[in-house]
Amino acid sequence: MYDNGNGVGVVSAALEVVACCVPLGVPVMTEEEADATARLFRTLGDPARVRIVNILSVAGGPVCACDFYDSLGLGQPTVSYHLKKLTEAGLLEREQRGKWAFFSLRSEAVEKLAAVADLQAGCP
Amino acid sequence: MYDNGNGVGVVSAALEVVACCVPLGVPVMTEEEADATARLFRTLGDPARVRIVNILSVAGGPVCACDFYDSLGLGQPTVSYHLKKLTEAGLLEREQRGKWAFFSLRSEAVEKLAAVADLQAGCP
DNA sequence: TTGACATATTTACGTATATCGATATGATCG
DNA sequence: CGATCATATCGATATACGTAAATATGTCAA
Repeated sequence: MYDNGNGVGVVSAALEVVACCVPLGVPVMTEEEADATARLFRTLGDPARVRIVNILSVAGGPVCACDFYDSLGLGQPTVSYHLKKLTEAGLLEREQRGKWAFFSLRSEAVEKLAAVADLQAGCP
Repeated sequence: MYDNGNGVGVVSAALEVVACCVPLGVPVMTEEEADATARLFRTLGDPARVRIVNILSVAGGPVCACDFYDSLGLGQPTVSYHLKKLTEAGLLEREQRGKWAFFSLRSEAVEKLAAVADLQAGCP
């Protein structure tokens, strides 16, 4: 595996969480899938992270980490902590621009999240 | 407010969580909405509760509390605890049948969950 | 390379949560 | 009513989590 510059670590983390979880209505769910699915939901189970995702969604593109301090009313280390959680879960993508870090929603993760939460998917 | 026999307590709890949360992509999100939305996700942020929802989804109807002990590999008090969490969040409906308690997914909650997790809702 | 600035990590701490054993509540049947 | 069975609650405990202060890492400009 080579480094394509888009962050190998981030991609492998995504494989561990977002990629491993399954729709809630899946016919048969393994223990590992239940764990991964729960981890995805737990990642979104904090008001600060919900707001981060909302802000990124509304922005429609990359947002600087520094822009979250005021909007969230949280300190820099705390925001960094939440951004890392979201990124590790595979929901966010990190991009270095000069000395600033920009974050954006990963479209694959967005699609997966909707699929995971859709309980009526396979219903008649 | 009168008791229609479907459990007033459950309905008011639903109003407090499922009903109060908003889609992640909503243009403007209040602090209370972020809290409620995070609480909904946190409710699904446990493997046992994910499996309960999955089992109920596959079953397609009410399931007895006692049927979860073996499938989850958890003790009766713990299962009762998780069922209460899900019910309080407005995701489940409790129904007394003789001395047994049956639980089922609330269709409104199922729809709301899908809407909340759908980030592409208002996108072009 | 050094200084300045942005972000990440470490450390510490209080709170929330999941689990279990023991017990209480509630429902049915004799 | 009293016995029995199912579920809920309580008490205790161990772990996970969110937050901030202090510090480290990393990036650019001069």
